[in-house]
Amino acid sequence: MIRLPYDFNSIEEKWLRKWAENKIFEPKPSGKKFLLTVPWPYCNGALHIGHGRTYTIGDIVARYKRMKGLNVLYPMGFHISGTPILAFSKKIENGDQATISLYRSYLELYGDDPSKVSEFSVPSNIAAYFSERIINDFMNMGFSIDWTRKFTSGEPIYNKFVEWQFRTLQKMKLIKRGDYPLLYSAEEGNPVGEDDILEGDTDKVSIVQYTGVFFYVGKDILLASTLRPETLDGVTNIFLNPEAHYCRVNIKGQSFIVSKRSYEKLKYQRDAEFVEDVDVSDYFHKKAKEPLYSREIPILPAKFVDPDIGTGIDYSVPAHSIWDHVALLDIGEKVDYIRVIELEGKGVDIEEIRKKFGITGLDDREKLSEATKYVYEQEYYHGKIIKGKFSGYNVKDAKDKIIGDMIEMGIAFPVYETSRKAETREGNPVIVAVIKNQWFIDYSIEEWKEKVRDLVETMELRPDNLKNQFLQTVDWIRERPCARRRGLGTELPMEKGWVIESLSDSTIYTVVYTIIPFLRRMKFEEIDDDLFDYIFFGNADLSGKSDVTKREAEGARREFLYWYPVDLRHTSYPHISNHLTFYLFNHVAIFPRNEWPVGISTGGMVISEGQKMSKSKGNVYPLLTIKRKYGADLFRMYLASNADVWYDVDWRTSEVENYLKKLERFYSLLEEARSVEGEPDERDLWLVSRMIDRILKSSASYDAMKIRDATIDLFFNALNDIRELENFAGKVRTLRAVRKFAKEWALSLSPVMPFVSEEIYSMYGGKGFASLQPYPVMENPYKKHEEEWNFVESLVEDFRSITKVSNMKPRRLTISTAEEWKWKLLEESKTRDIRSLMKAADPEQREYLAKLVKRRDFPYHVRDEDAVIKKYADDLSRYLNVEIILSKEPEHAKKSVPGRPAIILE
RNA sequence: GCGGGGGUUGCCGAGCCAGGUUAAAGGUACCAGACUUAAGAUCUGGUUCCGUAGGGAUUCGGGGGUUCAAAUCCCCUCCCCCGCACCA
Repeated sequence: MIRLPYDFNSIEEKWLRKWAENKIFEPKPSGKKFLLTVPWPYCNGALHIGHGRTYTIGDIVARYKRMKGLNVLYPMGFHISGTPILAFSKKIENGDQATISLYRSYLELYGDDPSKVSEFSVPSNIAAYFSERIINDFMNMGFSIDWTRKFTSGEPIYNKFVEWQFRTLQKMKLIKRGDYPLLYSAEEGNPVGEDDILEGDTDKVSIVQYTGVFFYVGKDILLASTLRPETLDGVTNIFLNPEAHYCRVNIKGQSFIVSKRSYEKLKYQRDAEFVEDVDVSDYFHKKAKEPLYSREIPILPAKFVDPDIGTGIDYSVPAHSIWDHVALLDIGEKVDYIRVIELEGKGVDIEEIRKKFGITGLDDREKLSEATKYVYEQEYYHGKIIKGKFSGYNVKDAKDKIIGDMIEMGIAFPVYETSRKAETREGNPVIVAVIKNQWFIDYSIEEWKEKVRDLVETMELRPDNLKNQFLQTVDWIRERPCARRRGLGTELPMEKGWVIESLSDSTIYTVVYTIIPFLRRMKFEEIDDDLFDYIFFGNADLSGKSDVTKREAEGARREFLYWYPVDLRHTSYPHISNHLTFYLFNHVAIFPRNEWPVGISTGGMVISEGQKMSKSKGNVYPLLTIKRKYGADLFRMYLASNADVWYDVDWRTSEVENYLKKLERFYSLLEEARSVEGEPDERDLWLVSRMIDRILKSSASYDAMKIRDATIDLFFNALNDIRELENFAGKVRTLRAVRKFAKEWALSLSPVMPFVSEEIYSMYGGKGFASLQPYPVMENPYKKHEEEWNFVESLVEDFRSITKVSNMKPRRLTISTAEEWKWKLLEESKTRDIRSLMKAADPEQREYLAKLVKRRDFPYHVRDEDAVIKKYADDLSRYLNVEIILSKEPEHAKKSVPGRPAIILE
């Protein structure tokens, strides 16, 4: 009869049912609490193994803390704010085949009718469908989540909460408005994010600020754009592209000349009014006045000037720009080079650079770019200005001042450009637009930052370097736009037509977990700012509200005070510089000090088959499939043991398969051990000793979130020890020893593998749920046996290494332990000066003493080695397949030392 | 560039903070053997080099230093990954 030893499917189903029936993960407020949160999932698709990691780590911690006697709340909600869901539903509505087939595959995965995909043209249906599936996925993974507290970022109660939050921030003057440059699509009429840009995730697009400098030609201003305004003193001429189209535009009453393409973009940055096209050739015989000293400089043609970058007009500084230099050579024009920047007393010789990079003409675009970068880096980081108002400054320090100065003088304004040419996924160009009256949360306020720094200093952060990363982020964080024109979420309470941006609406939402059941029982229309003020600050008057609302408000306040603050927030490291930092800022601003976050930990990502997950590589595995194929315990165990929490995990199917075998062995071993008769042999108690130590040690590992260490030791190393005993002492003796710690062993692994642990725990007659048992603590009365075994083990190792080199199959093993005088000298060497011992010693003793000096910490724990050898003689004899002889012959003992008897093979 | 993290024995990956017990955990792969009709699974031994006695030599990106002793501490250098925002 073939019996499946380990049917994880039925085991998991059984315990899922029992946990749910007994509602064991729905804590009531009593005792010492532990609130653990992990960011809510964004529900626009099926979860894959990458998503599973953070929640798994969170759950392992939750389960461990629970076993340590804390009242653990591990809640979860769903994030639906922002644009992706909206974008997907729109694509489905528009019949986009790729999206439709993707969503059909999701439906199929979950066993639903793929033709239902058309329902996803309504965004809320996507959110509703996937949030339901995710609950199911999470339950299947064994996450000990309290689902009674779930909510979404799109539901009306939550909207009220976020409105309250924003009005509170506004009262504190932390919200302001201003103009702000954003990546934008003119054709689509929207700002665009990374996901909207073609290859935006792999080749990032950022906003670059050029300086548009005014050069006067009669009444017109040639608007030349530059990344190096510090070189303006060295301008020798203007370059226009003779083949490009230029036009005259009116900006605030001034007449500017820019390229036609530049105008198309510029009008999204400032009020620019098209006047007329101009003929570029009209300018080549004219002179322009540069704005600093009104020097007259020539306007020259150059084809390298790209009308689609900046303003399409370049002011030429040939002493510092390789492009300008080569362009002048190209058209054979001679001008007097003016050096503005020096490097350690001398300048960069631009002609030398040209030769060094082997540039022959304007067609060597790659070399030109390379040389430009080289010159720029040299001059920016090491250069000193030697001309003009800022003479004497380092370029690095002066650059921003120079820009500010020019803008103040009215001879320049910023012109924004994308860092590379980019288009949206729909094929439209990406430009930079200045959005007027954008709403911001002003994270730049210094007093606010200071409070956050103070908090960071006192928090429990893992890994340790998180502290530096946060402090760094706090330093550079500035105003953050907090509202967009489109997307799902909460409407900005201050102004219609804006939706609160999806990271800004999720900064203090963790507090809602503590009160949501109460909010749901209130009269919805009575939920207002006063109510939240009452719950969180206890300082609002609720006398006008109904009894039910008042009563629930009291309950909400009680639970808020009980559960908050969040003891640990765990998420992946990409959140450090955004979400987690906002999380800290907003808590600090809104809540009193004792409700501020206590701890944060960050974890790594998941890569798959050695590579980043991507659909094209075919290495994206849905969580559900993994669960069906391998079971949740295996998934969790793999994630826990493959990498430390803060490093990336590599999911490799071939390894996963091997882990499954190990898990099966673990299970069948414990199952067999249950029914074996008899007490453990005294000789085998070392295994019990090691196991007890492992379990004790694992507690410290879990505490430090060294989950991997705990798992490897408790699982792999333990299994290896058991196998060793099995080889040495046979199956029955091994099972007897295993039975001694089976229940505790299962419990110690319960945070990582909760299902199989429950099963084993109950199999061994455990009462209640393994998930709710205290983490095992055991006395170790068997330390002596372990030390004896270590001695035997090293004996076996020596035997092996000798048989290996000597290449023989010995029939007899003669063992001779160290002579008494060696032990005595060893003892004496601990208290007496080695030198005096040496003097008194004979040659043989000297030799031995020299060895002692070399190895100060002689590893011996067993004093009566003969007795131990006698005790294990039968085992050894069988195991090594030799006759064991314990010798007292002085000849044999020669090589022996305490802890390491001499052995002779024959 | 700034900030963070890395480069370890075939591969993945511990160790490094608290230097010696480390040829260096664990996993995986590979080789040989046991079992088996066979394969798989399982188990045993091995996988830097030398060695017919438990030993020795060389090794932890590269170079230098501190020390009786360095993968571990210090300095220099090369290379890789991540974040630098409006994106969830």
